[in-house]
Amino acid sequence: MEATSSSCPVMLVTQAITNLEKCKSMTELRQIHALMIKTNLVANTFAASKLVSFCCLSGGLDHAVSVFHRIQNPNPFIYFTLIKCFTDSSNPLESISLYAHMLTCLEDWKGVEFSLPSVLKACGKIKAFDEGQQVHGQILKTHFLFDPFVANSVIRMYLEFGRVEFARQVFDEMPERDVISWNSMITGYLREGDVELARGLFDEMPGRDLVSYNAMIDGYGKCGKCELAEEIFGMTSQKDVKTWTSMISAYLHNHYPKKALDMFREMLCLGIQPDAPALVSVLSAIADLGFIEEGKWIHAYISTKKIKMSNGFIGSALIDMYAKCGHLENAFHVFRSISHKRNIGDWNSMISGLAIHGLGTVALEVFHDMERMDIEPDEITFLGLLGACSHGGLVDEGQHCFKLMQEKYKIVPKVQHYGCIIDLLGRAGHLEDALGVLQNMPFEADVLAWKAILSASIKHENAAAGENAALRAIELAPEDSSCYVLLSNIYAKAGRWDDVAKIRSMMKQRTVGKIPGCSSILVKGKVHIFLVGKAMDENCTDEVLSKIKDVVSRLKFEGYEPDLTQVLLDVEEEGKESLLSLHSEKMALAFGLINTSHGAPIHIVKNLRICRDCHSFIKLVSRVYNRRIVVRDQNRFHHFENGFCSCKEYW
DNA sequence: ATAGGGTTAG
Repeated sequence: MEATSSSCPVMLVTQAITNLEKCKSMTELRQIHALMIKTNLVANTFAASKLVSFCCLSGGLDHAVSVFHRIQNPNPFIYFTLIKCFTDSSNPLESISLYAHMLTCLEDWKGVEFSLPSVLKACGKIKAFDEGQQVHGQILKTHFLFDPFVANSVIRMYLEFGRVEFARQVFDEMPERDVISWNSMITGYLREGDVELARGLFDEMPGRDLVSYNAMIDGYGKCGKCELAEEIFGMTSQKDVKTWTSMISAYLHNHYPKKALDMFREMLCLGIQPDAPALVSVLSAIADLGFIEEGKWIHAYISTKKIKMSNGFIGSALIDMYAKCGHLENAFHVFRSISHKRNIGDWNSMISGLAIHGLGTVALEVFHDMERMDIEPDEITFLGLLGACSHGGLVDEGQHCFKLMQEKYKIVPKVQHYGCIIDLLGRAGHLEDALGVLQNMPFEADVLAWKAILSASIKHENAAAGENAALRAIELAPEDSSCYVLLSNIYAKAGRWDDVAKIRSMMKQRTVGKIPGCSSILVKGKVHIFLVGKAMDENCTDEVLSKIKDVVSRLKFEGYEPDLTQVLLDVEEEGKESLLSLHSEKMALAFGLINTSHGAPIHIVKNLRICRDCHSFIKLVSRVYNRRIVVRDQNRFHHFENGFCSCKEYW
C-alpha cells in the first residue's frame, strides 16, 4: 500500500519542506524529524524522501538510513533517494545492496527504473563488473533498455570498466539513441585514444550539441591533434566556457602556451566569464610563458570574483604560476594563505616550485611539515622532492626519499622516479652508480633516463659513456634534436670529424630540425621576445647587437673567454664566436641592460637549456654590471648575483 | 535519473 498523503494537509507538507531547506545542522534536522513523526508527516512519500535526502546532504548517512528504516513500505522513489545518496557516498557498494533489497520487497516494479542509473553508476565506480552484468541482464529481461536513461547508464558503466566493446554493443542494440548516447560513445572512444572511431560517430550522429563539439575538441587536444581541435572549434558558433577551456587546454597540451593565452583573451573580449577550470588552464599557460603581469592579473581576478582557492586546483595553479615566473615569495604567500585548507596539489606545487629554484633543503622542510600534519604524499610529491634533491646536489637526502616513498608510503616507483635517481647520481658525478640503477630498474630505460646519463657523462667528461647514452637516446627519440647535437659535440671534442659529419647528415636525412632558441624579457610591463641574433620587434635589433659588442669587450677585460666547445655543429671556426654572442638569452640580457635602470633586477625566460657560455657570461655580467639576473631555462631557475649562480653548476 | 572542460611531474 502506498503511504497516504491525504492524511497530511498540503500546508503541513510545504511547511516541513521549507523547514528542511533552511535547516543548517543535524540537531535542527532531528527536531524537524521529531515534528514530522508527531504530525505523521513521515507517512507522506514526498516529505519523507526529502527528509532522507537532506540527511544524506548534511553528511548524516547513518541518520538517513535510520529514518529510512522507520518508513513503512517505502515506495521506489524513497528507495531511489537513498540509493542515489549511497552511490555518491564513499561506499557505493551499499547502493547495490539496497537495490537488491528493494527488488525483494517490492511487488510492483513500477518506478524501479529511476534507481537503475544510480546503481549502474555505483557498479562503475567500484568496478563491480559481475554485479553490473547482473543488473544489465535484468534490464534486458525487463525491457528497460527502451528507456534511454537506463541504456545510457549501462553504456557509461561499461566505459567506466574500460570495456568499450561492451558499451558499443549496448549502443548498437538500444532501440532509441539520443544525443547523450552518441556523446557517451564518443567520449568513450576518445578516452581510449581512438580518435578515428570517435570522429566517425561525430560525423555520423544526427544532431550534435555543445557537448559533442567540446568532447571532440578535448579529445583532439589530448592526442596531439591541435589543428583538428581548431577545426572542430571553428565548426560551432555557439560556444560555452567549456568549449573555450577545451581549446585553451588543447593549445596547452600541444605546447602552444601563447595561443592558449590569446584564446583566453579572446574569450574575455566576447564577455564570457571564466570559471575555475578556465582560470586554471590559463594560469598554466601563463606559467609556461613566465608572464608574471598576466599572472598577477588573474590572481586579482580570482580575488575580486571571490573564486575559492581551497577546493579544486586554483591554489596549486597560482603557486605553480608564481614559482615558474620566478616570484617564489608570492608562491609562498599563496601557499601560506591557504594553510588550513590545502590539498595535495597545493603541497606538490610548492615542493616542485622550490625544486626548480634549486632550494632542495627548503623543499625537504615543506615535506616535513606535510608529514607532521599527516598529509599523505603521492607519487608526484616524490617526483618533486627527488627533483629538488637533484637540483640541490643533495645526494643522500634524495636516496633517503626514494627509500621512504617505498617503505613508509608504499608507493611503487615509476620509471620517472628512477629517472630522477639516475639524474641525481649522475649530476653528482656518481656515473657508475647511475648506470647501475638504470640497468637494474624494473623498467626499460626511457629517453629521459638515457639523457640523464648523457648529460652526466658530458659534465664529468666520460666520452665513451656519453656516446653510448646518446646513441640509445637517439634510438628512443629520433625526433629529438638535442641528443644529436650533444653527440656531435662529444665527437668534435675528440676530433672525430667524420663522425660529426655522419651525425649531421643523419639529422638532415631524418629532417630533425633544431628547435630555435628563444628568450623573453619583461620590461615596463611589456614582454619582448628574442631569437638568435634577432629581436621579434626588429626596430631594436641593431641597438641590442651593438650593446652585446660593448658588453663582450668589457667582459673580456675581466677575463671572459668565449667557450666555443658547444658550437661545433654547423659553423666554421671563425663564425663560432659571433654566433655564440647572438644567443637569444644574451640578446634579451642586453636589451634589459639598455632599458632598465641601474641596479634593477632582470628576469629572462628561455625555452631551451641555457648553454655553458651564456651561463658564465651572465655570471660575469651580474658582477660587472652589479645586477641581479634571474633566468628560467627549460629545466630550472638560475639566480645570478655578484658573479655566482644559485644552481652551483647543478643543471 | 544518463553525457562535456582544470593543476602539480625527471
